[in-house]
Amino acid sequence: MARAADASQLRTRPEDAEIDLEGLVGYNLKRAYVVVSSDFRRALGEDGFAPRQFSALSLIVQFPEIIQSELARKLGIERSGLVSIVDDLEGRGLVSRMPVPGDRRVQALTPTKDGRSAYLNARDVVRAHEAALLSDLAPEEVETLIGLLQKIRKTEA
Amino acid sequence: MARAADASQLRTRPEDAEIDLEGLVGYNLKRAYVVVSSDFRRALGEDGFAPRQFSALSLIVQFPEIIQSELARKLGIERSGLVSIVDDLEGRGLVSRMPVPGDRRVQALTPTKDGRSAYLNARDVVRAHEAALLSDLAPEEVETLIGLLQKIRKTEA
DNA sequence: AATAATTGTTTACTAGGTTAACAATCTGTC
DNA sequence: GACAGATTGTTAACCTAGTAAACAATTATT
Repeated sequence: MARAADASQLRTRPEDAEIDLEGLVGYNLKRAYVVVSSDFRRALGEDGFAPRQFSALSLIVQFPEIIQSELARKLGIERSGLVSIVDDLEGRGLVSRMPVPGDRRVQALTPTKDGRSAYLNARDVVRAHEAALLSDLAPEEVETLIGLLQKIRKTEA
Repeated sequence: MARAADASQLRTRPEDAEIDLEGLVGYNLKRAYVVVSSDFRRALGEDGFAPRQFSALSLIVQFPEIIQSELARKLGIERSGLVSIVDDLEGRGLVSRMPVPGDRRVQALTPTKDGRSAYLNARDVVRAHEAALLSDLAPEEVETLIGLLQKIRKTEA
């Protein structure tokens, strides 16, 4: 009966430990995202865009007149969660909610002139932040990383 | 004076758009983490471990008698944030806070017998969840991914 | 015309943290 | 040994980024 206890001891010996947390993709993803998003906020400054406002604005610039539910779908969040993001962007005068002729339920989102230029500016800052933060990685490593992350994203329901 | 406007138009034409969000490491990290952590929770069930309880328990099993501030440091969170995690694990009878002779400020964290076996069990479930979720990636791709993520983590302050 | 679905929104809630303050305790210096 | 300063675990208040459920307005389906 000491045998079972011994087996349990063996499985927790130091040599096994190293393959635990550090070998998990999820743990490394989380920790790496904390590093990147902290640096993102630092780079964009006190009253700059948070990651989610930046992502939303980027898609609104890319797909002008996108409706809110479609934008939420693209971002992978609920419609209700998008409301405060759009409220914020609209409050800063960067985005307009516009009625769509033919369907009075929906709101089309369009960047204002300010919104477009604020986005282009922020985009450059974000690119610089990533270039600096990832300067230890070769360009092809960054490509590989993005490719692998997109492969994981595609496994989504 | 139409020239500046034209330049701005050019920068937002569709051909440029594709390289925006999808080309950013931060955006892809976040989206990939959402996929992995959702599946983690699904795999561990309703009253199973959340990612952070699992990580904490893993380190407590790996480093028995670790003190709370050292564990917080390893997890990359504040001491105050660790309290509720340890409260939860202690409440489930998986971890004990033990006094340390020689320093009455600190609490050493040790897994109980139940804690050790709950961890080993959860670890197997987590490994199975990752193996299934990442079945589109070759083993060496997973290795590469983890290596790149750790490279990013090391750039932390 | 009636029923069902969709859209944007609000409200209440949750997870997973942070910051600041605190008492208890320990460390270093005089 | 006394005393200033640092460290530990903890609480309290707060914040970010969401989700889930309900709702009125509107549109689509039968």
